[in-house]
Amino acid sequence: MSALLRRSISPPNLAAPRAVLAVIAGGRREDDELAAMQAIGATLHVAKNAALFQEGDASEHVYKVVSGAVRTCRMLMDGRRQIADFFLPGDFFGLDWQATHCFTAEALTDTVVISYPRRQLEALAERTPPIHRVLMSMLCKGLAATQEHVVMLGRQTAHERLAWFLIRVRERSGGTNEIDVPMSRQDIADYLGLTIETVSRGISEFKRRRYISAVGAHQFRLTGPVALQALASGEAVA
Amino acid sequence: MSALLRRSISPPNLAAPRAVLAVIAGGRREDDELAAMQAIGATLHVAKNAALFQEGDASEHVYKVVSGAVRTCRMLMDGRRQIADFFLPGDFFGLDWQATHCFTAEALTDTVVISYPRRQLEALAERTPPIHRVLMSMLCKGLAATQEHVVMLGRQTAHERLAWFLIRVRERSGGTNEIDVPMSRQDIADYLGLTIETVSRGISEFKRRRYISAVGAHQFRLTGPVALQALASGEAVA
DNA sequence: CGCAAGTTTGACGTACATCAAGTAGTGTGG
DNA sequence: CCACACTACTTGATGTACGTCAAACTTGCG
Repeated sequence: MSALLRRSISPPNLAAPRAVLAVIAGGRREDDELAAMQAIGATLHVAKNAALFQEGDASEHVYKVVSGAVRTCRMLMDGRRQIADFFLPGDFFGLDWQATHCFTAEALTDTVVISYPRRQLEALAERTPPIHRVLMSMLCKGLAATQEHVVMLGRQTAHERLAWFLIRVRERSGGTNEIDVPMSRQDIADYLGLTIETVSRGISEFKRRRYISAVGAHQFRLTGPVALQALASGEAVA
Repeated sequence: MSALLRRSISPPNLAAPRAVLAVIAGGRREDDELAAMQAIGATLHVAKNAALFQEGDASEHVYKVVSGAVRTCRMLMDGRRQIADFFLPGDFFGLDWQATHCFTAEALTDTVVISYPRRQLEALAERTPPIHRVLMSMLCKGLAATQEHVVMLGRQTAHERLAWFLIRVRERSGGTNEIDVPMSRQDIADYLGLTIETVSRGISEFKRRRYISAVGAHQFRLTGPVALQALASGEAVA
């Protein structure tokens, strides 16, 4: 558990090129309505393992992932770590608007995000109901996702957790069976409430059962998505 | 795992007496601003173990507990159950505004709630910014609480979970060391991701260590809140 | 008072954690 | 382009916290 994760963000790059702004607009879902947000967003480059914000920091920005990936996590004093969520390109995070952040946000890999100042975003939302509605909807989705996480952590076995994770990543990447898994085994373990060894064994087991096969360093092919889905939802499997 | 938890809500009691409405207004925190909500709230009496809504139901109301207590839970097909949260007098729930509820809400004991029609509440919020802000803030608090739940389930031991639970109930009941615990051992177990036996053993152990003592059927006195707090946050204890 | 439901306690089993090598990637400098 | 080192991952042997099964006990209610 190295403590070198100091805030080492590269310069804010306030003069973001047009090309980048185009990418921002072309996000995922109801982003059409968020076009007005472009104006107040600033591009930010974050190095691998660098923190975007730390637990306890005043929460002054909302972020959107452009490329790369981000994790939000909590560290216990004896080194135990729990990852609350991962954020992939198109995802927003940091909109849990308490006074201060209760989790740390770190980049999984070199990552580009857009940061929206909270003050300005609040003002914008106040006079643009569609934006307010979209923010509300994103909050609700976040809450729902976290509640799913709770069910998984509270009541699923190691194999079920892993299947759940893989299926979830697939959904988030558009439902293709070829999935990118930018997180390390340690990250996966800390997200699923397991150890790195258990995750590794699980993956090996899934390969043996032909549920998945490795296609690259951080890429899998789901060869038995139905079996995985069944496992993920807590059914018995033959 | 009895399946008798059919929707057996007592008649909506639309003619709520003035006295009850007074109670509604005198909730917990920023409820002063919610006075305008009184007009659209209807009182509802729910029998012990009856469901207010089921997983999959269209989400058409938001609720506020007046007396009694409510749990939201998810059932897996083999009988495993996970409780997402408990709601005590003054708490709002059901404002996770997806199209449908993804959890079932049941009364722990005979319970009285106020139900606010979602449509009307949305309209009210739209033209009353303070209400919108309060709803947003409640959502954020809910999200934060759920994230704490995730950390607990992912990384804490049985004893730590139990301590965390007791401390949390104490906070919610105003910080007194005399706490009401209206939930059964099974409820506590399903909330903490443990079994009923492990919960029972934990409580016995805490009594032996003089951290708590039973004062009534559903009441404890926290005699060692500091030790409990230390345990809850994952520290080592002598 | 007596039954049923809820809780506690005990004996035992197991899924996952821990400890400890080994192996395969990944990046760097010669 | 290859040798080296470093980190990430895998695999095996063993331990243990918690789950499971089962029986007593306690509590509340008719």
